[in-house]
Amino acid sequence: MKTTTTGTRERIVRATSRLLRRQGYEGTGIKQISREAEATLGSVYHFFPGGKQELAAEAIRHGDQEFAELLRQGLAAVDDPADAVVVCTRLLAEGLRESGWQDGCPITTTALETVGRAPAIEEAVAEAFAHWRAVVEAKLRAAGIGGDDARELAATAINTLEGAELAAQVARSEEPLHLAGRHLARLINTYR
Amino acid sequence: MKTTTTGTRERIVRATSRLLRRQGYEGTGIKQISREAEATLGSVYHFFPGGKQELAAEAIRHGDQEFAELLRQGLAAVDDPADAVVVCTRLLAEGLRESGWQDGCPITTTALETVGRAPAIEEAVAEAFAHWRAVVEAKLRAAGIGGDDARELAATAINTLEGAELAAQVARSEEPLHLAGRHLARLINTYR
DNA sequence: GTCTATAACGAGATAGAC
DNA sequence: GTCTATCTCGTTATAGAC
Repeated sequence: MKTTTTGTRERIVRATSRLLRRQGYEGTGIKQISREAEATLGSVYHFFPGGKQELAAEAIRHGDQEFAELLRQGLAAVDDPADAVVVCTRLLAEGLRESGWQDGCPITTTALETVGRAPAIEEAVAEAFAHWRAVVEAKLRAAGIGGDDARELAATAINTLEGAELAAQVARSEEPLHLAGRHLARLINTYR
Repeated sequence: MKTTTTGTRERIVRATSRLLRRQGYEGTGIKQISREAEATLGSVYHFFPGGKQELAAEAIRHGDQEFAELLRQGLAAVDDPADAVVVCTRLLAEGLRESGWQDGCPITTTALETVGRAPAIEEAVAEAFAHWRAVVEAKLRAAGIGGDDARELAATAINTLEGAELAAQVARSEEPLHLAGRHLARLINTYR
């Protein structure tokens, strides 16, 4: 039986993911991570000998799973794919408001900061985006949208959600996300 | 007659804007800025006694104007508003490719890093987004789209461009931007 | 307005005892 | 696996001569 005891390594990854989301890569120090994870600096380098970059890449993979799970939940809530995307925007808006507009996409800030500068992180970021697109694409295909349409709509859906979440953070308002939901639903419905 | 001589202050702002775009706020040091601007550290603090935050806010305003100018050029290229948005995505894709996928939106990285932590920067960011939305909204209204539709479409257009540019950077591909152009054009055409 | 020097602090990373 | 001490470097910001 699997226990719920949180190991040191997991505490470190979770703390890193939380801090990267709010402060980004350059704004987050390893000492702060070790403090918030209640682990010593020695433990951090024991589990992640590759240092900050290796640790950040692992945290990105953690954020990938977390965001994918939110998408899966939202998309599973209703049958109609256009309505399902709207549910996703509601979940995102809720989380954003509840965190005081702090907790946006768990990987975007780090992704932008490390473009062309940290291969291990860039790879984890690219995989996360591909993963999320695949989750949305599957929902669209299940609803009878086929060919390139499902793949392309899924890509634009993820990208628009990303842009709307950014706008919601800077405006401290849910509106950009709700708007994105309505417009994406309208766009999807032109393919049925 | 206005000369083209570049003053020290302007060199500092331009260098800051360029570095913030590529490295973000936390990743950019004032010493690096003074070096690239060919100004001394003393000059930087002479013109910007408020330090890094004041300087970054000014650089964000510079990036605001730069991006608005690109939008205006793209939107003015053709009459039809849906086609005009596609022109914008082409301009963005071009700039991105030519810079080796480095030069995305001039303010996004800094905006995300400073959410809830640097009021002067946040204000400049919010103004920039509002400015860009207004530029697109004017084009839509001129094409006969009225009421809330123009305002809402403009917001989603900007947000989708932002998300697509991010995706293009991490994928090192123009495709997300071209896709955004096609989908936005399709969405806009449902309002005519 | 420009320049140099430096204060005060925190960063990433490592060594080695336990 | 955990812990502390430390090395080296870079950071923001200030002081004060010119």
